[in-house]
Amino acid sequence: MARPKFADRDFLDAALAIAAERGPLAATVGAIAERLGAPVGSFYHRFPSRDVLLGELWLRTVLDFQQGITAALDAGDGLRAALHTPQWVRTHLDEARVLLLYNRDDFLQGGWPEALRDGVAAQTRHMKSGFSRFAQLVFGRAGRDEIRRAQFLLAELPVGAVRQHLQRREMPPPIVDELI
Amino acid sequence: MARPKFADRDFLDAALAIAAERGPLAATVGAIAERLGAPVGSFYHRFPSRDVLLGELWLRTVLDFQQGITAALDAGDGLRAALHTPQWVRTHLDEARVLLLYNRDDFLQGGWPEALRDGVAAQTRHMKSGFSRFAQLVFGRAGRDEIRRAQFLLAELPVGAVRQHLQRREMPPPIVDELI
DNA sequence: GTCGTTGTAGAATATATATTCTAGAATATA
DNA sequence: TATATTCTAGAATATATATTCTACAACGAC
Repeated sequence: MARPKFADRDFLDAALAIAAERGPLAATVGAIAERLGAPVGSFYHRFPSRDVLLGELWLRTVLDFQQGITAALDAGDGLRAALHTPQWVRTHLDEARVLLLYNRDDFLQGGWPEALRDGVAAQTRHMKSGFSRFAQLVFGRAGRDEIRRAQFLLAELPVGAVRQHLQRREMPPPIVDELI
Repeated sequence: MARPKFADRDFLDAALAIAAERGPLAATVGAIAERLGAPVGSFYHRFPSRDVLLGELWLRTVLDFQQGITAALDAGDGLRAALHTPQWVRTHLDEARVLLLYNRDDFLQGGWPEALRDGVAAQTRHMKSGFSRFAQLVFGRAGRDEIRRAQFLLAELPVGAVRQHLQRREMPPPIVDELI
């Protein structure tokens, strides 16, 4: 082995910083490498393509975000689940911008990198079952509509409340929690 | 004069269709011209740059969308203002995808085209004053927090309720109205 | 009919960006 | 120490895309 100067993580972090600042579009291979002081060759030594890097960035961010929500749901605490969004946003401004202001398709031109597909699917199932449990708890049943309602309250509404602040690169003020 | 085969509008419409289908990124000058069967020369005969086209597309869409909201607010009908979002989305699926799924920055690399700036500013003022009036009506006063609350109820929340359906290219079901 | 204007038509050009390729340095292991 | 391996390093290449340029066609005014 030679002495590695750059780790996978370094490239991911650099890409995150750039994407949060100027959008995922600006996270070009050149820009990432430059920010790190690395040659592009090193980039391609670690990632087979830009798409895979962006896919991994998206995945690691989504998992980190949703983990807090599922944890609260597993504990049966709906309010905490809903308030997790503004709180996570406050401690992860860059990640939040990247995750909540853009679409998957802005990152992944093609489909998911094979390697990541399973992780995402599992997490999605976990979320869904959390919504389902919440619906049962609060509405007495967990039909199609009740689950939809749970998802709205626990995920879509909090994200909506937070979005305009993200767009302005501001930390969501306390009133956001109150709204939720 | 010669006989024009393509109007400004044709290019805007083609760009809209492509952007709704595959994202604003895919609305390249080449793609737009091809969809229309027009040569790129004709495009540049009508628009000074791709940015201006996308800016105009965004603006015309935003104005169309917000008009319904401000109309309802001017009539003092908050519920109608909030429900305007799902209804407009249903009748303008393409426009809605373009407007609500992406950020301004995805369209406009640089700033606003000069020509459009005034129109946007006026519309923004109109919206703000509508929120303010609504806050006064419902909360008894129109301070910072009440206005923020009005904006949340009338704009952010409905958009949140509708977003996942847009991502799936589906029409928002009736339950969305109920949620709102 | 001739001429100028407005557009069509699409080739040529410039630039940005992803990706590949070649060279060489550092380290572990034998 | 010799060698294979893992990286750094950055030049070379391929491709996509915006933009410009040149040629020509249709129509109205004269």
